[in-house]
Amino acid sequence: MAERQRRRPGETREKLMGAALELVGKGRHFASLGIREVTRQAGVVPTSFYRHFRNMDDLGLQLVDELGLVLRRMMREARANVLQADKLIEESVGIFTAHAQANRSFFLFMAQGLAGESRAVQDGIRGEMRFFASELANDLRRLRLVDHLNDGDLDLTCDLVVRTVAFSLTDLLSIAPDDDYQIGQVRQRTTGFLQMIFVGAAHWQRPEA
Amino acid sequence: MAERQRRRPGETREKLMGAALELVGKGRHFASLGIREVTRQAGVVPTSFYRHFRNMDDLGLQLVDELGLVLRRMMREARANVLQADKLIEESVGIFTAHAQANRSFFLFMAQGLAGESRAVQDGIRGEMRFFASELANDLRRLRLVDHLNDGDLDLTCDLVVRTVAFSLTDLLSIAPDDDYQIGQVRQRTTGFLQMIFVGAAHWQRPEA
DNA sequence: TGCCCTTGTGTACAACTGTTCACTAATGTG
DNA sequence: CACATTAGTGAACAGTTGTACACAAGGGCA
Repeated sequence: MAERQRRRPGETREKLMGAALELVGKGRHFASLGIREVTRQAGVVPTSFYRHFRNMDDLGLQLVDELGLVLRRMMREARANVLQADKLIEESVGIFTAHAQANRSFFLFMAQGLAGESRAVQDGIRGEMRFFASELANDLRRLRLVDHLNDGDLDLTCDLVVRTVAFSLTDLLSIAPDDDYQIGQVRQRTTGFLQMIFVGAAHWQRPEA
Repeated sequence: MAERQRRRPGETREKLMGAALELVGKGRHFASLGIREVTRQAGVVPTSFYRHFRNMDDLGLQLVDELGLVLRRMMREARANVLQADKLIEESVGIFTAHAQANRSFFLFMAQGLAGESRAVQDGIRGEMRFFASELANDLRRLRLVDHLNDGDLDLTCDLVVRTVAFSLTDLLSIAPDDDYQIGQVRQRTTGFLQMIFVGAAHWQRPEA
């Protein structure tokens, strides 16, 4: 029998999730991945898969959890670096695109999952987006930038912002990772979208009943 | 040998495309469909597939073409029914949700394809969205609703509108087709998004150089 | 020390996959 | 009418798939 590999606990699990992400990063769609394919990529025997996941959907769900961590890191960095309201949008978009580049596979997985075939993964990603939007709402309140909006309208605004950014993801991920010119284009366009949304929010008045 | 089925020309081709759509409509992801699976669903022998398509990507591309027709029908109806600028947004969103319901599988396919695994399909759908946005820009110009926007800013606005509506698609398609309450919610929220965007566009002024 | 539990391995199997091939029925063209 | 083209069929292939099973190595705990 081949030498059993010494592994620290949980290593194979990480390898399997990483392998799935790698395949996604190579252009494959998560829904089309198979157990054997993933274990092969991870350098592990197919049976090992079942020690950690019940099926591919299960693995997808656990990836969503990790995705949550990535998003939280991103938010923390944004909060630390975006101090004055002045260049708020530009800087936020910059941080976002930087993270999207650095964690390309993760964000690819997220973009795929939004219309994916596992309902659970879909809901998980939607949940992450909701959380993101509510955090954004908190920040805007704290910066006193939206005092004229009631909670419902602020929620609407933040939801729209998050959706717009998420959609930009599909633009960003469909271009080569090193095509700086096009990345700049996407960043600029996304900034324009957000500016327009915030202009709308600034002039928003509750539609009379 | 089994009785050869009499078919009108192109019928099998349509059946295969329809079968793929049916499977997508049942919750499967297009990227995970196989040739045998599709032919089985279509009630056709696997070899027949190759008479009409080179592979699944090819079938996907041809579906994108048909998707274009669906979108154009929708635009025509919108143009015919949305006459005064008054309830423009509400009515347009209504028409959109109605078409999304009526052609559920088609729009599911579209939502999946945006982050799908075939680059060609992805580009095709993107192209349809661009076309849609440019038509929208024409209409807004014709209705003289955006005289203060230059072409670039109008394009930005329309792009944002189309993206927002496309994203709403994923909301719409993730709820049961007969859940009228939730459909109403999505429609209302989408209307809110668009109103906010148009408020932004109305108060937009060219960012000084 | 002995024992259980978790994790990784190898083998096995039936089912399914994409694709090729040779054959045949119908259709259109001269 | 003859003939070329198109479109559907069935059998066959080698390779891959998900999953089950029995077994073994190592770690933690009494």
